[in-house]
Amino acid sequence: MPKLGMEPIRRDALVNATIAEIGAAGSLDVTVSRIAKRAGMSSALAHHYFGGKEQIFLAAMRRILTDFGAEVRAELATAVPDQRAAAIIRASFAQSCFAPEKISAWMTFYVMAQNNPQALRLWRIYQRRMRSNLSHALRPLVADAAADAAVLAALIDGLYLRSALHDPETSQIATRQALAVLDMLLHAKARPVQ
Amino acid sequence: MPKLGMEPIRRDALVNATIAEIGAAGSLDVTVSRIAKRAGMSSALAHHYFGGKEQIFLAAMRRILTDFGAEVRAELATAVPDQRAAAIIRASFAQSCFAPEKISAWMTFYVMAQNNPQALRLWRIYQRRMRSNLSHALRPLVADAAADAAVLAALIDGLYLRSALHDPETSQIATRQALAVLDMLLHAKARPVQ
Amino acid sequence: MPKLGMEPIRRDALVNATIAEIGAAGSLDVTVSRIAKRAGMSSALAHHYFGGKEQIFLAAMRRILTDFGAEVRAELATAVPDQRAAAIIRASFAQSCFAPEKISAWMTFYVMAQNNPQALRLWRIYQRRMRSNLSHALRPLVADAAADAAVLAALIDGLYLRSALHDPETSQIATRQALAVLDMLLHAKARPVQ
Amino acid sequence: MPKLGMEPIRRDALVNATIAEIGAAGSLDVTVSRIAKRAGMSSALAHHYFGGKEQIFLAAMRRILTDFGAEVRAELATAVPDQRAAAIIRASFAQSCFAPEKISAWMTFYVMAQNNPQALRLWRIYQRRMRSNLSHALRPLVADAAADAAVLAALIDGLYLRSALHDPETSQIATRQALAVLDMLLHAKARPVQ
DNA sequence: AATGAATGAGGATTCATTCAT
DNA sequence: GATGAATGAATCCTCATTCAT
Repeated sequence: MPKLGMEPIRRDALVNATIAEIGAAGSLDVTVSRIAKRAGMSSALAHHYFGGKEQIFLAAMRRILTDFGAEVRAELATAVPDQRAAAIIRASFAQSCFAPEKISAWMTFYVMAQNNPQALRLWRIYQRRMRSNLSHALRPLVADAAADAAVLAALIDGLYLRSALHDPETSQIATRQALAVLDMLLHAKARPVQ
Repeated sequence: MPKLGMEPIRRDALVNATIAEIGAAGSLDVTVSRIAKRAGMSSALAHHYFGGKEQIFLAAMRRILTDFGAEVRAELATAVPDQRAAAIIRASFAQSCFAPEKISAWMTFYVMAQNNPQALRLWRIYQRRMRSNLSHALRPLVADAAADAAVLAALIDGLYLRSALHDPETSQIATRQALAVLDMLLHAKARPVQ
Repeated sequence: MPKLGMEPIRRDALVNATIAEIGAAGSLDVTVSRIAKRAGMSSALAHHYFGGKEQIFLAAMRRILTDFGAEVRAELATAVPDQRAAAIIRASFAQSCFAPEKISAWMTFYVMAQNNPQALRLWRIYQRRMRSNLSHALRPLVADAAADAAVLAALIDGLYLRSALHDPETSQIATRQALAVLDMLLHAKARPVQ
Repeated sequence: MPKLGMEPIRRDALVNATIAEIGAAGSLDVTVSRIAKRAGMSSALAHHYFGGKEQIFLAAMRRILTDFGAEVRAELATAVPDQRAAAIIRASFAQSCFAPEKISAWMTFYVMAQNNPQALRLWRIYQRRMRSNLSHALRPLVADAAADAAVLAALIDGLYLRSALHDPETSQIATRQALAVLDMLLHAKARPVQ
């Protein structure tokens, strides 16, 4: 039997290794060689599969985003209708999001998005999905769901940033803060948002 | 006696050049040589005055933070007491903050803070000042000024991040969104924040 | 499958080139680039195989020491028992030892041994072997072979130093001087050495 | 009063600082700036007085040699005639010779002498003086004073080298070994040296 | 006399990437 | 599919040295 279907396995190993190495290094200052070695292959093969370092990192980021999306969907699946927005917030500040490698990846991602169109596109997709999820969740409960979703999404990002730079413990505080604002939005009668 | 007092002039030129080059490159992927050349001197002199690339960037970031602090103070000076929080928000989303070089610098700064203690310290100082300013402004108006300040500060960062990655035009929207949340905080009667 | 087994070939070429370049320059003030170029490869490859300049030099010194050891063994193999010490002396002042590159390498080696633990270890190994060889050779002939070996070893180093700084011609004189002291040691009846 | 006669003072300070820095660094890898700073002046002034780094080091070496010469003369002055050679040996292994900065300076000196004519000349002067002193001391006591002086001088250098690379404690052993060889030379009846 | 200012030149090292096998 | 081999290009940093004042 020839080695069939090695490609997906290799790509997978590379993505995992990338995330792990970013975590270990605290930034994208990781050599392709290290990543490849951790993934158990030569750096040449890594290039063969991905074409270049940026593509490897992008694939890793795609995975992080996908995983996060799955977590959100899982939370959403079990949430009662009027707790759906809260569920999204909880997922956003879950421990898994504050793993050092995730934090470093996110920061790197933001920098990259300044220059790399693919990274920017990826970020926009994440944004849209986030807003869409929140919008859906808020639709039955508030007057202008889209506007409130935008605010909450931004707040989540901002709180994440802070929690990431302080110690991860503060993620619980961040959760409470975001939930409080959510609560406020839900009970505000008339708001001049946007 | 030799030529005297060049140091502050050179440091200044270097800081300016650094910010400009970061803007042009979109990241910290700028050589010390380029920065020095733009500042009209040799890279050796740049090293002489700052000791290394990171120190140069840190000095640039310090300048950005200082300038921002001055803008905030200026806005604060002319604001009527119960508009002080709004003034801070407006300063945060002023056009000057969305200059491409500022955005790139901020993103780089966040990445750097993951690993560089000096950068982290600098960021914490910025944070504290921001929160302190907001807290002062809110003290007479709300029950728990510290908590609301934390939320607003995070929201500002989050909105900035988004605006930065969308086109800067959205800064106006960001301003309105932040002001709306501020308004809400001011009129909320009882909130379970924190 | 890739080209294989280049490593030993490259390392070898690099070691040869290092010795040659040191000879040409008269000291270790040789760039890795020059060495690599002489060895027919890029400096990057040199670093790849050795890790750094010091390691390259250490490898070169190891080779010099190994070659010298081989010469000593060869002389020893053909010497009649009571001429073994003389054989070692002759090997020590052989023309091959006074090649300019060898001399420069030795001098550099001594300096390096002041600071570099690996170099110091290497030197100690050389020392021990030298003394051990002399000791063995003298054992049947003198009362305190170890002491006399130490004296002879030091004398050899000292005479080498001088010959190296005068012109290499003096190596013959050095040989005679060392043999004379050897002779004296062999005929001394009672000595208060050590 | 203008600053009169600063030159000798400055030169002196520089020479002291050079020796001290070499000791601290373990080699000649010392910047002129550091030396100058330790001597309490600018590096520009150091260049002004000496012309360049090599000259500074040469001056330092000259001082080391001069000091050593003085020590030898002092020992010689108090020694009874037939102990003069022993006195020279003792001076050569005095503690002052094994100060780390002296050792490092000597090693560096040997390397330098490979390429630098001035250094070589200086070394030759040291050699000649050493041999001359020993020769004088041995003249009344042995048949071929010049030959024995050469052997002793070489032995001293060789033993110094070893002691320097082992710990300085061994200087006492070195002294005894050299004295033993001296003793042997003094009592040997017929020797075929040279 | 003395120095801050300034630099040219260089040098070790790193790494993404390519290629022959 | 897979990799050891190989490198070009870049970058930070260092330092002896010069010069205007």
